Amino acid sequence: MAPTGPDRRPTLADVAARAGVSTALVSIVMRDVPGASAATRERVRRAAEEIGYRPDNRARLLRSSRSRLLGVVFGVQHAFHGDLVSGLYAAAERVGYELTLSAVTPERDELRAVAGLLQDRCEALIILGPQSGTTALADLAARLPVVVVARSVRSAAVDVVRTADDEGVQLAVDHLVALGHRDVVHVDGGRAPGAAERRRGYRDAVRRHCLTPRILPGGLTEDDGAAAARALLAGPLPSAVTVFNDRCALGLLDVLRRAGRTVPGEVSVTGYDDSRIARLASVDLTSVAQDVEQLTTLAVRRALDRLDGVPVRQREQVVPPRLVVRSTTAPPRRER
Amino acid sequence: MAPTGPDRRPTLADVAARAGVSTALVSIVMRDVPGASAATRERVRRAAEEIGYRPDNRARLLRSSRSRLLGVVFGVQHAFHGDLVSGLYAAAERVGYELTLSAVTPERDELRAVAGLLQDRCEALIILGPQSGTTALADLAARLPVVVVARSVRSAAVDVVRTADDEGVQLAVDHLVALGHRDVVHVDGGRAPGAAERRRGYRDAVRRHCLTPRILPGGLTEDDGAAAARALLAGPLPSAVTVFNDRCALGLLDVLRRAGRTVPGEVSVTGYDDSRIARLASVDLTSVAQDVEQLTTLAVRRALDRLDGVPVRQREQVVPPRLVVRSTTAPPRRER
DNA sequence: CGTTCGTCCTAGAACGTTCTAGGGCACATC
DNA sequence: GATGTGCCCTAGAACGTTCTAGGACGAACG
Repeated sequence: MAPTGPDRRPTLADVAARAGVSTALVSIVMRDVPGASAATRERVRRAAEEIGYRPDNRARLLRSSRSRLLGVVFGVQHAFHGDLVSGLYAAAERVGYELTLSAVTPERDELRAVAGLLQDRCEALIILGPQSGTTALADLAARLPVVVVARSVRSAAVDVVRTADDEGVQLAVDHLVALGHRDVVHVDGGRAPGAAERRRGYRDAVRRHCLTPRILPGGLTEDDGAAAARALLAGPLPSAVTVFNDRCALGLLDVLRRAGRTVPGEVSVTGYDDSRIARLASVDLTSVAQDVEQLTTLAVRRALDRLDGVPVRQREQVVPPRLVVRSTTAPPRRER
Repeated sequence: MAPTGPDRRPTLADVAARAGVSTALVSIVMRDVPGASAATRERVRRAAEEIGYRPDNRARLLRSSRSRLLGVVFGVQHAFHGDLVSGLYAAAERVGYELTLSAVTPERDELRAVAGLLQDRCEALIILGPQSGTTALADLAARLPVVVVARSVRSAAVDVVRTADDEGVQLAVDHLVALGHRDVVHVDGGRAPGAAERRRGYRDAVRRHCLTPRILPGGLTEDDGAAAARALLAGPLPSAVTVFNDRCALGLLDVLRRAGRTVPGEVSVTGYDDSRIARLASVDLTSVAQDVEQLTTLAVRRALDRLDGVPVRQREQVVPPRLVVRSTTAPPRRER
């Protein structure tokens, strides 16, 4: 048993004592910066290994003015946020940054999540599809750089990285029209992030093709989609539907099929997000893919640019979406 | 612009200077511990408020020996992990602890996730459904208390909090048999955490009812379920199927219905997890619910008990599951 | 009047790192 | 032989907290 305590975590000083050098030198070796001979480096490494030394992030961050730490706020429910978090980890690692996560849960709101991160010395915040109002985000941005992902924010203070959601739905509509559809309905996402853009994209595309827009209330869950499907079944069926997101599309598909309607036979359906569920062989939903790789890379880069004081040209970076055609869309039936 | 820098984050010293007291006193006020008069308390609070002071977690944790921090490793893809994380936040808060999250992603394995947490001075680790081997977990447990949730581990070193997965499937089988089913097939989860227990529960229950067990390979994704369904369709359909989890059940349901088989008309189906998707009106899947509240509460409590050196009676805590009957199970058709 | 005891407060030392200055020392250069 | 000039290395001061010892002051007690 060590004289200082039963299971005290080993420190730089312990390693230094064992290797017979100063703590500063150990620090140099551990950080892999120049200033130590190969022989000593080896010796220090071995000593550290032997006593199971792990650098203490807290102390490290406390000392160095830059923490190289990015705070990420994400929704624990959102499957798409999971994808984004994955991408962010990779992007952050590439530039030598770490991530601290803070989850938004049904009981833990965004404010709490952000407050947690603020105490952790993050240099910047990346917030995924925030629900907070513009003013709250702007206030936050006065403290530290804030990058919002997958939602647009009307504030000069925060940076935004998002998909061109209007284009996404336009792609879907164009695809459907090219297949021969003339009667395309949109199921809306209400006040969800991105819903307004997608709605606009739908309207523009439909008008461009000289068709009449028709928008049904929807939402972001399967239940919302199911409700929309029931509304749809009440009248004459359109030949195609663009749905706010995949989950909603899934609910809609399910109700349509249970009502005996075939997809894509009687109705073509498109989703949005290209989520794992859309890719499943059994679902195989035509969907609009967001470029996670690019969204996350841009978000991290923008945060760093702000930190480095690089002049930023455009506050909002918009990434083009991509249509992934699968088996829920086909030419309309030759009838009527 | 302040003399010390353009946007330095305010510290205890800044608050102290403004309120005309010592830093120690400010610390006392901020922590809400006795040792300051009401008047000064008020004055310090106001000063802190005015300059927008936020305590620095890093420094705070560095100084105090106990960090009151629990590390949580979770899978960013797993919907159920999301539920558990929510519960953990709540449970930790109740006992005055904070959580630091570390995600496992396709590119970031468990080892990396754990390493990140170890540097963060967590007092204990809570690992959700780990894929790591027993020895790796045991090694880890030599460093600090490790609580594994939702998977059983054959090691005396780590604590386990899990659902009685065998009982869960037994509940499902009993329910089906009570409805009149005599031909119940199980779709397996392979090597996924919990799969072995569920398989065993199925076998036991079926034998108890003097029926013949039949187990089909499955997995944890919708695609696995779809494959199992196709295998099922190749021969005479059983009257009921218990599936490893909800996602797999979903894939199975989809393929069955597309093949024109009605559920629960021709086949009854049960899932496992009672995930959000199972609860959807359009899916409405009979499923086995895990008691998230209790799982997370027990996990946090156990971590704390270990830290406090409370003698622990049973290393493994098993929480009973609950069957949620919905519309995918019904009596078998009166034919044959 | 001297002691004892609270209450409120402060000085200064931790905590485990990194960073800034600089100290030796060998080797090359004048 | 003096002077640079590298390269290794170290002492000691940060970083922003919390914690340990008290100090000052008034009130209560002998």
